Amino acid sequence: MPELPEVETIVKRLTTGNGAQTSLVGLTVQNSLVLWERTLAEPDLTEFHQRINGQQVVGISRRGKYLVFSLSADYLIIHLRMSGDILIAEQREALDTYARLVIDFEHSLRMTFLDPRKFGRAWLVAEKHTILGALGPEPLDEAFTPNLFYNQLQRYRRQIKPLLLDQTFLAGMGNIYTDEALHMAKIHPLTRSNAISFDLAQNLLQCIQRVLRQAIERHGTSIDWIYRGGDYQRSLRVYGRTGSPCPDCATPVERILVGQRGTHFCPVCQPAPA
DNA sequence: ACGAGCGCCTGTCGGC
DNA sequence: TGCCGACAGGCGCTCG
Repeated sequence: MPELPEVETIVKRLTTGNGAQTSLVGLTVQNSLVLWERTLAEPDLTEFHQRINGQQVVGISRRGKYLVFSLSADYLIIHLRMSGDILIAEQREALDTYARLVIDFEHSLRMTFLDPRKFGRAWLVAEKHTILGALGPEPLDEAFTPNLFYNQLQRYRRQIKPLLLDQTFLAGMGNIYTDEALHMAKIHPLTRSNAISFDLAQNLLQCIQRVLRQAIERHGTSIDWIYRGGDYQRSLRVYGRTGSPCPDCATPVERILVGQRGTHFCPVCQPAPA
């Protein structure tokens, strides 16, 4: 799915309006359409249509991998999961094959939540805390210091990769950027979190932030058949590069399964824990 | 506490 | 060509 940089890219596109596209901020919802019922997690269909119609978009933001639309009275929260994307188009255009949720605004604008795999979810809630409350800190938040990170790592005896993917531990990391950050920090994905020294933790946090910032600058990563316009895929060090030379030492990149997720690393730069 | 396994879905790709 | 398994940017659940 879109990870933090991809969601951040989408938020910027929806907020500032890119090129010919208009910003959604300030627009009022005129109509809504749910094409795949399970996409709407809350509330039920009838209440959703009644409540969202007539509400104005006050702001659009991101928390972890969640898209957060602040409306006049509620929050529309969308999680894109594996294959979701947001499309802005004119209402006169044909609906996309993978349209799951459609919101029509004034000026004939239409926002479509596309999601081939149907894993994505949308919520319309009065309190965003009910959906976002359990999320861990934002990795790019200045208040998230090396000290805090180190102390949190020490609290668990977990493999570092699944821990970084745990959204209640840290919000926004996904499979791509976790592999990239661990390679940059020269840490093996199976390293126990409490075995990481303060210096290593500080460096890992810097690597996480560097990878995320660079990916945001490149507008995210475009892989598979879903093209989002980003080109960070050209900068990937290990993700999806099984058998290709490590950019630092030329050893072939290896792939293992960690927590059911494909995991890419350099066996030389990231030596296995004792 | 921690991790494995599975379900949710559709699409792509490589091997035979 | 057709079929079949593996795999895919995520996460919630159950079970040891």
